[in-house]
Amino acid sequence: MDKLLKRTNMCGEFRMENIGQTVTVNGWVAKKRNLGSLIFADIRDKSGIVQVVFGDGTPADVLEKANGLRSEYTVGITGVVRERESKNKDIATGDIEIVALELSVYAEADTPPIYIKDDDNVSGDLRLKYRYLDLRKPYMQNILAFRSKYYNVTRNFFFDNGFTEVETPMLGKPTPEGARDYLVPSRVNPGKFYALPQSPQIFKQLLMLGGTDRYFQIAKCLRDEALRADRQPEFTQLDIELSFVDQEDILAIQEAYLKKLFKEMKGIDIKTPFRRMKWDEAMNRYGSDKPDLRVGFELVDIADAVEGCSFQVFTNALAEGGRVMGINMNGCSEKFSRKDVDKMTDSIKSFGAKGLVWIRKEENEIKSSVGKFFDQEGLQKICDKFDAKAGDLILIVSGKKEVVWASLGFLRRDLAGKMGMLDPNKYEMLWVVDFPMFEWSDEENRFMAMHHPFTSPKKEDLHYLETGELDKIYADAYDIVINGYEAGGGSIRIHDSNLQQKIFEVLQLTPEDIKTRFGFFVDAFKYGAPPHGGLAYGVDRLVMLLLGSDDIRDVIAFPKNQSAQCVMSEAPTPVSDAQLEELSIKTNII
RNA sequence: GGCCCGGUAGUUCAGUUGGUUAGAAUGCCAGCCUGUCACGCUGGAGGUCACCAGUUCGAGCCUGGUUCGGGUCGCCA
Repeated sequence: MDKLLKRTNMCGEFRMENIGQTVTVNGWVAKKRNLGSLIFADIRDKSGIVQVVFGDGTPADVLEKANGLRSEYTVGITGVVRERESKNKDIATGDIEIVALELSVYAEADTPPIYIKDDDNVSGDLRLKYRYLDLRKPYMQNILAFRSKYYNVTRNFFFDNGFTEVETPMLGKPTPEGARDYLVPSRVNPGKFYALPQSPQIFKQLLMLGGTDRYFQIAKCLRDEALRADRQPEFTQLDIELSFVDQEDILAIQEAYLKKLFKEMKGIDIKTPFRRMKWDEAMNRYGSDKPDLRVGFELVDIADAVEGCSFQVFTNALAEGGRVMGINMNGCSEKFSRKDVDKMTDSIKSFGAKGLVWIRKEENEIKSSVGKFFDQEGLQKICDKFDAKAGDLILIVSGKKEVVWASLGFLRRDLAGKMGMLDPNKYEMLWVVDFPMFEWSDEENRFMAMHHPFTSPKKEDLHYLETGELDKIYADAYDIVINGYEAGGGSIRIHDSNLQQKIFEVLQLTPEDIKTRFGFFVDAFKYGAPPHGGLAYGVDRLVMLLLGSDDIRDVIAFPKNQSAQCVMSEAPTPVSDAQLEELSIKTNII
């Protein structure tokens, strides 16, 4: 190997004031342009790119050596900074170049299997397989630096506000219910298993019982669930818990945190306090518990306008306790063709919708897919519900309320996105509050905790516990929603063991269940529990949001693919029989 | 687990109604070139058309299955 030339500057930091200096850079050959006896090479490190010129002052042997440079060779170059004859406005260092005097080649490189530039247009699979090459892109290095800064801003904020950062265990107790655990066999306890944490929930509450008062942690969480574009099997939470507080205290400090975060990360001033909306209102107006408030297109219930109509799909839906609701895509009639509407119909079928009714309001006529069932007067009555004007397109879905909400909630945001109405530089913050405490599970044939069973029901709803009207009970639970993303969520916790006992009972947990699963936790509340509550942010999603990315893999250095595999290392893999035997495990894979 | 989309050169893609030797761009290699910055010019190499089976005189193209990748619904207390 050639000798190491000690770096004096990072590639991306050269400016006019460096002219005349003798400098040394280290990095990768990003590009070589050979003009014969004059060679240009772009040298890249994590800070950016600088142009090095060989020739016109470069010793002959160095020029000869530069001729052998290829993409992604690692090199050290010493030379003199000078002003360029013709400047390149596209790069930060475009005013200058380095005239090479000395060249060390540290390592040669095969032709890389992916292009190493930001607009590479390479499939995600290859990028993950050669992640170490992918990470060389300035774009990726910027993301790593951005995320690092996020951690720094976050730690500073919470430390300054009296929070203690505490690490909770990675090896915990398996939880039979809910999301699937990653299990870890214990060699020294044959036949027994730990679970990797899905969240530090139990431990952070125990920290409150332990007197920590204000805790935060940037915690790795793991769930063996199906993946999505915004979901990874291992992800990071910013986990927060406070004692002797109510919901107002928690929301206030989170608003202060997010305000500081957006200011320092984006230079954006966001207004506090944030808007608030009850869960019921969010569902009825936007069809979603995480509405994107950058656009309107609110849902409108048109039951009274179609009552008794001859279109049986509507009347049946109402008779079965469902909804007939729609959205008015104001002025969009011409933007969406009949074919577009057909595509919309297909897209909402995945939510269980049977169909989509459209109404186009024109100057002198109202057209509709259900024109056979309504005269102009009837259609006008529906249009009035939407304050429809000429050029408006109304989309109506009927059926079970969950289906109607999901379908219209999807359409309003999807169509707004297609029309370019979702400004990525605009941030609409929203607290969704007063979530239902329970939701019915058809699968389990019982009520389940919507958030988790340690969430505090609203005081004024407690009497419904006695009457068994569980669907009328709301909780002191809240989500922070930013541009239609659930950035975080939390709740006030139950700190009264009698109430906790009652909640377990209505969730139909037997005393044995409670004891084996939460025994130590329930016991802890016997010894003086502070009122407490908290919140957890999805750090990966939050960083995505701040960056304007829509792929969670962008913000994780070494992500898994959709099958939860690492395509680089090929994890997970089978293990040897000897290893299994040592762990007292048998598999039944054939 | 369901549904949808995709797999062709190192990479990104095109490939007509099933018909001769599967193309383009870029990258790579070689030669020429002193102001390039998507350098240019000339030439060259590079293919198990994901895999298996079927239909056919003939399959990159049609059919069935498998597999891999992506998106999505269920799921994610």
